[in-house]
Amino acid sequence: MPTEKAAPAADVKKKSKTPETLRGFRDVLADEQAAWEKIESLARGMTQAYGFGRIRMPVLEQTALFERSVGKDTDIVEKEMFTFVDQGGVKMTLRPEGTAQVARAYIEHGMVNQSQPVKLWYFEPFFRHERPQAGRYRQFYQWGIEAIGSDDPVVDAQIILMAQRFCRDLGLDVIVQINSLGTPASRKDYIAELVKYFKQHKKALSETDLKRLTKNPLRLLDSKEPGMEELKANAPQIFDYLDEASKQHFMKVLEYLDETEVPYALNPCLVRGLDYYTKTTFEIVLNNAPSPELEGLALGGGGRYDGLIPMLGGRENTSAMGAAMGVERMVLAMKAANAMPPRREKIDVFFCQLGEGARRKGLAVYEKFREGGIMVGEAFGKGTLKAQLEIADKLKAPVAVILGQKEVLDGTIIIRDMESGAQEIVDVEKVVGIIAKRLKDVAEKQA
RNA sequence: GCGGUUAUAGCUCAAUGGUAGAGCACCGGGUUGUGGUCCCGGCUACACGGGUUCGAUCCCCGUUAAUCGCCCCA
Repeated sequence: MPTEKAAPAADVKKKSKTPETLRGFRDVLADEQAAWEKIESLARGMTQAYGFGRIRMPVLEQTALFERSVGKDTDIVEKEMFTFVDQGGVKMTLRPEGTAQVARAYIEHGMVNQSQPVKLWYFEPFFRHERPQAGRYRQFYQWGIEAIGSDDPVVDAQIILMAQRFCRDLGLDVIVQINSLGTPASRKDYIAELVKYFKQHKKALSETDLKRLTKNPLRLLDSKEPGMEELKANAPQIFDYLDEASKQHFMKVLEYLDETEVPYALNPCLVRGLDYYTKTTFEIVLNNAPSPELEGLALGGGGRYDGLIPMLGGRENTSAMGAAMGVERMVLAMKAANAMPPRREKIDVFFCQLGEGARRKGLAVYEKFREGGIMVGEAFGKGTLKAQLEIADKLKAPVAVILGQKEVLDGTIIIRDMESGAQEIVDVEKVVGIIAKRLKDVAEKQA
């Protein structure tokens, strides 16, 4: 390739810079793994109990899927999607959320023929090209649950209950903020009234609020601009504009939540940005946050989306309800609340070896331990006994076994109690059995 | 996309217009096969690019990134 320049000598001398993670993308390191695993296993257990089946979906979808479902005028679609055209000229998007995808899968695989509602869950990464902040990344994981094919308010309550219990079981103090958006028709009436109301007070509105007035009037209710409190308090309430069916539905949901003692707060200002939401909408919010900047942090949210399936070409009148929890945010909240599970790296035994012969034999002995179900630590890469015992100490191993040249010749191995320093020499063939028995005895004594 | 703050070792932080130190961590040693304490040694950094200057890690500008707030959202 004639265009390629040979690297100048200076560049070779200069240490080349290691490429770093992209902005908003991150590595999850060992210190967070226990929390992630706890979240994942809790998600698995809870979905299993409630009869949800797992779905794994592709990371890329046709861009149109999100334009049609999330809404062309939403921020997500307008400026936050990673969209590109591949070599074959197909316009595709890194999925910004899961509900539209699940709805697509429901239609595509004819799940309408299964018993309804079809309950699905996922635990996967999503992508939004946003400015990173605390608990906000460009790649983020969501645990999502969706129940498609039922308009019964009990489904709403169950989904909300699951989300709330999930956070509670993680050791987080949360409260459910809840509201109803009604049907598209009643919502339209309400928005018209809202716009009318705020137009009368146009002079009092800030620049961003004026923008909201034309673009997304519902968000005016969420405005944190100074002086808005009073205006908001006197604004028309969405509840007064709900149609009778939506009102009944909402009352039922609240009754079920009362019954199951799910802590909630009515929040008439709670409006969710995506186009497909109808009726029930909710957020799981941190309560009594351990640090002030986390107060009110939304760990997750969701709602009913009766319009989505038809919107994507599915059968008319297919109702659905779902929720999504932000995994990074839950980990963040767990850290702040001191609810991080302990790292479990407890080992039963630490294996030390000395000399080439012992190292060779040690590999086999080590396997015997592992096959015997005993958690063994090792540092085969270390040569000296001192270094190995140091590591054993650091790992808080209660017992070390030491295999040296002498022991290899004798067919023995040393068992060292790390606490007392007492040592005994045993037959190397029997050591696994001996240790296993001691562990069992200790476990029984504790029980 | 907009605004504020910040950028020195793996981590937490110092100092300085004349090219940098500590603590922790890591590696090695305190003779020949024994950890937790102690002692000694070693490794590793001025985000990047310009400008001012005899000289910049320090001052100025830009870029990038982190962080906080706005927007929005998980």
